[in-house]
Amino acid sequence: MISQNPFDQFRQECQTALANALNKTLPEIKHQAITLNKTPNIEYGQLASSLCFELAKKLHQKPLSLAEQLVGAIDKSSFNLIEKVAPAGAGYINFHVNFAKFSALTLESVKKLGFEYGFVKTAEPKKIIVEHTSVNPLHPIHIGQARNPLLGDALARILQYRGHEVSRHYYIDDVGRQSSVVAYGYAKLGRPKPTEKADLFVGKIYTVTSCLVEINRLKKARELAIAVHSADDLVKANKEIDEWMSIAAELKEKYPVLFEALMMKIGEDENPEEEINRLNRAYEDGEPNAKQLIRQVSDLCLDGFRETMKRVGVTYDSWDWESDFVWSTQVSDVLQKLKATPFVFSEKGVLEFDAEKVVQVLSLKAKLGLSENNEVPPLTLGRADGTSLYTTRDIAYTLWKFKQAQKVINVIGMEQSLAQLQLKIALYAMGYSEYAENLVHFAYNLVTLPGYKMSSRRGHYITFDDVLSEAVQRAYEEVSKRSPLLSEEEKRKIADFVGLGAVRYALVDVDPSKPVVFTWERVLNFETNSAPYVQYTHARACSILRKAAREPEKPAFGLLTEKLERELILALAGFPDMFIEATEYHKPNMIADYTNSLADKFNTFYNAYPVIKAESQELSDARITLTQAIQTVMHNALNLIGVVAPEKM
RNA sequence: GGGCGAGUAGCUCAGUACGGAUAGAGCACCAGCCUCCUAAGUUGGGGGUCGAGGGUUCAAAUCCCUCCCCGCCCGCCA
Repeated sequence: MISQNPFDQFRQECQTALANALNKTLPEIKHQAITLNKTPNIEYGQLASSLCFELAKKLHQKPLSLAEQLVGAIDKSSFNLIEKVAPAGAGYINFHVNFAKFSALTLESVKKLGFEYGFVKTAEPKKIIVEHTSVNPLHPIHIGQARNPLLGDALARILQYRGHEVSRHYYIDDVGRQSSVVAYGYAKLGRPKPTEKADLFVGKIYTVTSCLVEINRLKKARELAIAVHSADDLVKANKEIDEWMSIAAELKEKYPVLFEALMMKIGEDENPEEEINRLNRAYEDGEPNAKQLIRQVSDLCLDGFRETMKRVGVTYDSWDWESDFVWSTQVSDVLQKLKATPFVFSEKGVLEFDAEKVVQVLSLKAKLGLSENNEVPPLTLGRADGTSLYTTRDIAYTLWKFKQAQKVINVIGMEQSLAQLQLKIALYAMGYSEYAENLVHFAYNLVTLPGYKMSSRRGHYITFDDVLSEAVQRAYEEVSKRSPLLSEEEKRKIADFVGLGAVRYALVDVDPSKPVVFTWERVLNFETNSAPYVQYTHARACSILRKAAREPEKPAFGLLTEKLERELILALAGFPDMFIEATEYHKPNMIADYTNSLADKFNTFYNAYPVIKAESQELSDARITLTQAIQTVMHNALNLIGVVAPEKM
C-alpha cells in the first residue's frame, strides 16, 4: 500500500476516530472540524487534540476527565495506523502512530513515487502567470534585485509541481524615460559593439550618460535661479550639483575613455534633456528610428540578463515588451475605459484616478484588507505631453495577462505596494473584479548593503554576476582545501554547484517580508550558509547507497525503533504536507527550512547508527530503504528551490 | 502627518495565517568524537523581560488596544 501523503492519512484516521468518539459520548456537542496539532515531542505521540480544554468550560468538567472519557470511547481497532490513544497533561488527547505500519507505508510510498513523491496535485489546476525579475534593461542585475528572480523561480517551481500550468513572464520595461537616457548615450557613441558582457557595457553608458545629463540640467536650473534671484533654489541647485560632480569624478576615474567620449558628444547638444524627452515621445509614438534604437539597446542588455540567469538555472516562458502595449491600442483602451467611469477626473491637464472613491463606492475596504482610515491616494494616469505612465501601462499589461491565465502573481518589491494596490483597484473600477481577486502581489523586502545605499543611477551596486563568480571562486578554494585529491574537473564542478547553491539558498531561505542585509559572509561563509551542508548530506546519503551496492531485499520496517529513525520517518511522511502549505501560502522559504531540518536529523542518525553494518540483514535493509527515501526527498526538496542535489562532493 | 512592513539568544534567522505541553536552529565561544557507511560531519555546555505596557483566554511569541524603534511608500519616476 502506498500513499501520496502518509501523514495526512494518519491525521484523517485520528480525526475520524475522535469525531466518532465525540458523537458517541457527547452527542449534544456540535463541534465543527476537528483540528489536531503536532506534538512538541515524539513521546507525546504524533498528533494531539486540545479539544477538551474548550469543552471543559461548557460542560463544567475537568479537561483531563473529559479526555479520559473520549479516549475510552475511541475504537482504534477500526483504524489502520493508530497504535494508541492516551489522555495526557492537563487534558490533551495524544494519538500515537503504529510505527511498524507507518514506516512501511511511508518508505514504500517514497520508493514507489520516487521523484514525484511529495508533489501532491491540486484538485483545481489553474493557469497561472508568475511575473518576476523584470529588471529594467539599463544596467546589470544587481544583488538587491536578485532576490526577485530566485523567489519568483522557486514560487513558479512549487506551483508547477502542485499541478498548475505555470508560465514565467519577464516584463521588459523599455518605455520609461530611463530607457531613452541610455539609448541617447548609446547613439551618441555611434552604437558601438559591446567590448564586454553586454549588460555591464550598457550599464556603464547608462550611468555616465545619466550623470552628465543630470549635471547639465542642474546647471540650467542654477542659471534660472540666478536670473530670478531665488536664493533657495540656488542653494538647492548648488548642493545637488556638488553631489553629482563628485559622482562624475568617480565615474571619470573608473571609466576615463567612456566618460570623455560621452562628455564630448553630449556637449554638442544644446539641450540633452529635451533630446531625451523627444526620444521618449518618439518611442511611444512608434517612430521607426526610435524603435530601432531603443530596442537595440534593450536587447543588448537583455542578452546579458539571459546569460546571468542561465547560470543560476532561471528561465522564462515569455518576454513581454511594455512598449508593445503602448504601440497597440491597449494602453489607450484602458484610458478610454477608465475615463468612462465616474472615478477619473481631470486636473492640471492630466487624468487622475480616484482610487479611494472606487473603494468607497464598491465597498472594497474589507475585501482589500485595508483598515478604515487607510485612504488610498489618487493615481495620475498620464503625462501632460501625452506620454503614458508606468502604472497605467501595467493595467493594460495585466488585462493582457488575464486573457491567458486565471491567476496572476507579480513578484515585485514591497516598495511598490501602493502602485500594485492602485492597479488592483483600477481593475475593480473597470468591472474586472474577478481579475482583481486573482491578482496577487507577491511582495518581498529589500536587499541592502551595510554601509551604503545601492543606487543603479549612480553606479553604486554589486552585480549579481560578481556575487555568483565570487561564490564559485570561494567554493573552489574550499573544495581544494577539503578535498585536495580530486581532479581539477571535479573540483570545478563541485565549486559550481556549491557556490551557486549557496547564493540561491541565501536569498530564498529568509521570509520574503523580512529585509536581507547582504554580506559576503552571509552568502560565502560555508559554515553559516546551509546549502553546502544540505548538499553534503545528500551526497553522504548517496555515498552510503553506493557502498551498500545492493537493493534491500527484505527490509523489516518494524525494526526501525530508534527515536531518530522515527523522527526521520515522520519528517519524510510530512514532506507532502509541508509542500502543500508552502505552495498554497506562497512560502518558498519553508522548503529551504525543511531541507535543513531533514539534513540535521539524517546527520545525527548517520553518526549514531550503522546502516550497512547494522546488527542484522533485515535491519540493514530497512535502514538502506530509509536512506534511499531520505535521498529522494532531499533531492525533491532541493529541486524545488533550484539547488543541485549532488551525488558526490 | 498618514499608510504598509519588520522588531524573538551577542550575531543571522525559524516559529505568528489556524493561540496549546519545557520558545527552536545555525554562527560565534568552551570541552570532547575519525582502526567505523564522506569530519562541509557529530556529542555536550552556557546564553531569552519573544521591542514596551495593558487587555481577552483554562492557555498568548501568536489574538485585540496603546506606545517605542527601524525600513519602505504617499512623483506628470519605475
